[in-house]
Amino acid sequence: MKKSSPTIRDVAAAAEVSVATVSKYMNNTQRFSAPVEAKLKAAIEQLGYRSNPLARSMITGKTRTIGLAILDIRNPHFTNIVKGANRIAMQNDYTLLLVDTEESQERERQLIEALAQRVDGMIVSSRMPEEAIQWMIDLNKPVVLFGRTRELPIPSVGTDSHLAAYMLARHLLNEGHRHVAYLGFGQSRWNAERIRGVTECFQEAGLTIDVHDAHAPSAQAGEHACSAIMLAPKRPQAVICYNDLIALGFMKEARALGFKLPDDVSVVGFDNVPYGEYASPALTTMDLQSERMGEVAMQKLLDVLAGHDGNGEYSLLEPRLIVRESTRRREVGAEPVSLPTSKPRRKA
Amino acid sequence: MKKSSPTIRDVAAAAEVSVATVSKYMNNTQRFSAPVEAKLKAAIEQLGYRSNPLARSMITGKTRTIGLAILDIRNPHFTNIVKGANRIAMQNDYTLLLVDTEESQERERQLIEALAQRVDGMIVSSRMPEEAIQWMIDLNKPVVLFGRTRELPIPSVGTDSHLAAYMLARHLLNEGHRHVAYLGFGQSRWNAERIRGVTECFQEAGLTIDVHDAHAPSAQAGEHACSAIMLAPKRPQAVICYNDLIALGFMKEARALGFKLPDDVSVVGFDNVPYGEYASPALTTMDLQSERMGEVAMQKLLDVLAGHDGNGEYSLLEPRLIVRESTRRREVGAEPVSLPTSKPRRKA
DNA sequence: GTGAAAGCGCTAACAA
DNA sequence: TTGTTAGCGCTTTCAC
Repeated sequence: MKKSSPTIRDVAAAAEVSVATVSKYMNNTQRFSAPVEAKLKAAIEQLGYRSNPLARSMITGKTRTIGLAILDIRNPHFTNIVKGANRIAMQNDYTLLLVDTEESQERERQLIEALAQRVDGMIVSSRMPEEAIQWMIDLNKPVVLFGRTRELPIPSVGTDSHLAAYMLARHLLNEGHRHVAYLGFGQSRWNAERIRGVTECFQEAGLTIDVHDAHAPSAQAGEHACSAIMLAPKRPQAVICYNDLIALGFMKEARALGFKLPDDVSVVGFDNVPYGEYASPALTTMDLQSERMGEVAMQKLLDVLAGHDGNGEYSLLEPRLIVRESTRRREVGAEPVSLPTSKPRRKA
Repeated sequence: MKKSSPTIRDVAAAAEVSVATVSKYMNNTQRFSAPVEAKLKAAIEQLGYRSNPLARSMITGKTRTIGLAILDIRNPHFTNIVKGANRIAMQNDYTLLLVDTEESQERERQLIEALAQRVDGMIVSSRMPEEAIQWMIDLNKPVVLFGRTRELPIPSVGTDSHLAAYMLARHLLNEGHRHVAYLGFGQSRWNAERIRGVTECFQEAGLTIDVHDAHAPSAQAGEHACSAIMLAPKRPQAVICYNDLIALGFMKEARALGFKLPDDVSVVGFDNVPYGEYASPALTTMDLQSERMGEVAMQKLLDVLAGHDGNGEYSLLEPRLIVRESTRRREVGAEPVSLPTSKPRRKA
């Protein structure tokens, strides 16, 4: 029942040794004579002493803490990253501190700058364009980024978005889809690559795709964008969404508009978030290895911190197609794409 | 291009003033003469000085940081709490630090103890029984808990689980369900109240319920538990799940077993997680105001920190029923509950 | 194996 | 308005 926590001096007094001795004992940096060790142990136990990490950090300059900045804690893609990063951090006796920048660029910089002062290194997921990111280097803290940088020498990790998009497009092509739309999210650093992957694949087949943009990487935005795509004169046979959240929202609204999924329209996404599996129809998606991304980023950062440099600048993970039920094989060229296969009706 | 960050002394030297002056300038605790202010501003700008929050905290004893411990960052219920807590924290110029205890009680205590030393106060979501929670008080930091404590004087917030369960049961009753199962999660501090709420409501109608237990509060666990309930001799007309995640998993597996939802079985959950809305059929659920819980908890903690005591010990939020499509009205007593209404068939 | 002393970067009286 | 001084709780030489 103490008012405030005991300090190292209280322990030293109680154990009748010097503070230096206590410090060494706490840090296991030396061996002790039996009597001293016994007294130390007793005093610490009895006082309930726990050393103050702030004071410790002031001297050592290390906090054994890593900062992770993500764009939206509600997006399962990011929580998977957190899980992965956290696992590696714990294994190495580091604590992970999280901030949610809430897709806001002003907040982003401010929060990251504040966090950077309390940690040994940072992992950040950002929407800022590369040109606007120099300040991160000036933070004087090791940083690992999600998404490759071209100019700036910042280590980073990501999953091959171009390849992922190409694979997904190929799958749709194989299933017989010819008229495909891409519903992207322009502010993402991955969006351009995904468009490129899809476009290339379709170009090889002599086809083009329609590109649309959602106003956010969220289910709501997917709902919002749906009608303009599905009710347009040339309705697509399949739509590739920037991520699973958008896809989920899109599917919900498409159903509300009276379309049958996947018969009337196939929908796919990226990320392989857990809830895609529980939707109906279960969502076909590209697994981008979110959790592994977190692991790799953390390991990279820890390596830098330990001085083991030379572990490359950019780590690229391999995507994997997860086929579920949200796409349907089509007879090539069999139907006029502008007519629904079943009569849409508005829901109550 | 400095090796290590400039200190307050560097600024003092550059601006030709004392460190105390710099400190006061940084903290806006005083007015300055124009020339001094100008020199200060210039020096700080030129050196890129940012004060070290660790050193500051050592003296003030405050970190302007709040720790939040949650059980699983993958559960949208908790991410909603985080969102709410974060909003209030930011409004009050506090930083929120998050740890994910991953549903592990050993980790829980260890992580929370570590975090407690770096923050001004803690908000914690725990599976520990009340008896095992005394140590949190000994942390010497203000704590707010989710879930009421009976003995310990710890401020807490929660949503009325008993009422929520009662309401949900009443709704099912009104729809004509007579044979209902509850699929709970025994380790949760809310579980007992939910059982009580459901049981009471059905007792009033002269009915009883079957109680089952999932091994985790996750979709996987819901899938896992499904067959034992749905393939038993007395199949329920409706099942109330401990949370939406379990409900989502249950629905997926039920469908895989060949049941039609909600015709063959109605399913409901608690929490109102975002993905319930995007499932099909969309999940009927009790909104427990997760986000508001986070807000209230943070506000409570901030109040304690500010010395505004007396804001009650336990804040109870009101639940709200969200009716969607996962339940179906039944003809009372019309059908023998032991036979499926449509013939189950195994899916490929 | 143990202790004395010098700070880490900063704030908070108190003087000037 | 500005400066001096004494630490916050701890680690780290460097003597003993």
